[in-house]
Amino acid sequence: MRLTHLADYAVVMMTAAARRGDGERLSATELSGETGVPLPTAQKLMGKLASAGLLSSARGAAGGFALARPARDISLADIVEAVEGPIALTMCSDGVNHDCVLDAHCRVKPHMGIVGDAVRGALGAVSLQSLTAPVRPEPVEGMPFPSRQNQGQSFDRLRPNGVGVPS
Amino acid sequence: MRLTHLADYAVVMMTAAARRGDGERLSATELSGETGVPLPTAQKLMGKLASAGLLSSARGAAGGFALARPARDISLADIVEAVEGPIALTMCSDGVNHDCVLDAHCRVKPHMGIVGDAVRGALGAVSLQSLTAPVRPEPVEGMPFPSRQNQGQSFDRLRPNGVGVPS
DNA sequence: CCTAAATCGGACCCGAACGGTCCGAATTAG
DNA sequence: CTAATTCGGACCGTTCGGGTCCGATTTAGG
Repeated sequence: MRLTHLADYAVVMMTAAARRGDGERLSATELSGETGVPLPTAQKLMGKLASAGLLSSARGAAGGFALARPARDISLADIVEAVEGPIALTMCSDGVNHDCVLDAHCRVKPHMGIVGDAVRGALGAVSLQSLTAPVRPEPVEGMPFPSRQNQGQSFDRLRPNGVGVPS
Repeated sequence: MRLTHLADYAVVMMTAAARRGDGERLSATELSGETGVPLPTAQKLMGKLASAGLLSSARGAAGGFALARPARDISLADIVEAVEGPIALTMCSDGVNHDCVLDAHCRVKPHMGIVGDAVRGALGAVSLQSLTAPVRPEPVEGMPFPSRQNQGQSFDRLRPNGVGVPS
């Protein structure tokens, strides 16, 4: 339940790009030097992001990349799905790859679709705009950084309704 | 952004166990035959779940496993964390493994903690009790199975506040 | 009390996908 | 027209997940 390194790098790079001007065009080399992501990996990632429609690429001597949309209209879910495919908890519910061993008597599949939508909503609710903010003064609402390193405790009723992601 | 096969298997097996009686004790072999999970994998998973405190193990001839708590007090987050470690989107924010390459000038790290809490809340809001329900008559509320196979579209403002997971 | 069956628990091995690197093709400034 | 700088795709190594096996432990039955 954690996103891959590539997705993490993509988020960092997109954030760095969003911190620049809106239509400003900047190269993969520049972003690599600024974020610390290895250059070839950065190129690969920006290629994927461009083919996904999040970045507009321009080739040539003074080419480079730029955000295809305003930072407010790009969400974390967009970036994650662009890099590591559709967000579906189980491969039973992603449209392809119907080679699940359980298959026949699996009474959980329909519920997984709902949970996947919930996670996607949680990631879709946070935009690049909110990520560019340098630091958040008040955490969220009396819940600074809860529940780390408890390996198997209960999280039930942690948040009865909704998750409370900042807009 | 998808959980591993082991976590998926664990959810299926826990659901199958919850569909039985509360204190009923049942062996790994039985659960394997019922769910379709390979037996050795089932043993391994149940061992992990037992050491995490979700199952109570009893060795011996008539031994087996049983739910350590009522199905209502076990959430998806519990199972996932028991199998594949703490739920943290980036390894920057899981307490250990501080070997991130970006490290120094990473302005995204604090936000990731919040997003991780959001995902954890989404998974913690759904309990085993709700997964044992055979089928849900009405999907959620006018949102049956939205947004599949759109590779890079916008998910912004998908759900303005909260995610709407059934209790 | 002893035997035997069935179980849990840990150690080993294989495979696939992620992650990283490289080089070629295309395009535009000079 | 030349050349510099860039994007785009193809290749390979490595780590982690996934599967299998065998030994240690415990309890029911004789």
